[in-house]
Amino acid sequence: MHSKRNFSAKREAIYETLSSTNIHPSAEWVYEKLKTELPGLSLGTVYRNLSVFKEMGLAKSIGVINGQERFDAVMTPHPHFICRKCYRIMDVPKGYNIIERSVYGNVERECDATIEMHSITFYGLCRSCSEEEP
Amino acid sequence: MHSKRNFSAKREAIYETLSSTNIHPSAEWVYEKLKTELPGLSLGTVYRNLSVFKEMGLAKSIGVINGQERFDAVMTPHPHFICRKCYRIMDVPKGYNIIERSVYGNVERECDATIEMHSITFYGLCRSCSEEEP
DNA sequence: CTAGGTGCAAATTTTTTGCACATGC
DNA sequence: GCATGTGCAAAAAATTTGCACCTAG
Repeated sequence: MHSKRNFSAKREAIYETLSSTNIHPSAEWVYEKLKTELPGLSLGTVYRNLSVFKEMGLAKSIGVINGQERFDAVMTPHPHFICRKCYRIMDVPKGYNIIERSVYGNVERECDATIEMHSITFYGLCRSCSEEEP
Repeated sequence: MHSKRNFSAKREAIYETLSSTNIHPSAEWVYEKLKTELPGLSLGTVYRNLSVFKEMGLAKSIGVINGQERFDAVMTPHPHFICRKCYRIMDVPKGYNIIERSVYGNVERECDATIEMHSITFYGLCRSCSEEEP
């Protein structure tokens, strides 16, 4: 009785791949992951479906990291940590996403704009990268 | 007696253009802005110099917005507001950049990483875009 | 003379798109 | 049969790079 999607087999597989990992993949990664299982898949289809998911509100972009757009199917707002060396992206618990109540209104006044959302990103070195730092 | 840079004329002009605007320009914008005044300038030189500034710590990237990397010569950490429609980028006063003291440590533990910095971005509609919304 | 900076164009990289064909209802 | 989805390859768009030249010291 819940949202049964009516996806094509490929669309379903792409969504499944995206939502079953926490690495916040690029289109390329999703394609590589799937092409063994779906030999007929094309990279253009992955790009097209990722766009579809964004429009449907099933996925969002984390931004272009090291030249590739990275995606997330977890729609609950939460911060990310990005390693500046290996570009790994990790989730930060949503409890750290809080911007004080008063801030939206103040920023709206400062910028003469309507604020709809915000994002917080932490940058640094992940453990394995810091172990191999000079 | 202060930091007198030793930039070439073109590098100086590129830095001057970047640091004299608050629109957080792309390489293309800087190039268009300068090419009247410096007819010999090439876009590759703008790209190269923007990279140089990043390495020197004189500029930083705000990210790839609508397909183009956007730059900022204001190095004091501060949030940005980005209009989802026209991609205008505005500064938010640095007072709003504060993440509570305890958070860095907690996120480091959560992510098993070293946090070096963070960024906060607000998204929404700027005044002129919201006036023309459907 | 040397090192660094630049123009130019080609190359690279990522993403988008046009079109013909396939598939499900 | 129609609307939607897809493969394929070409196109588009942004950025990087190789190379020859040029200019300041």
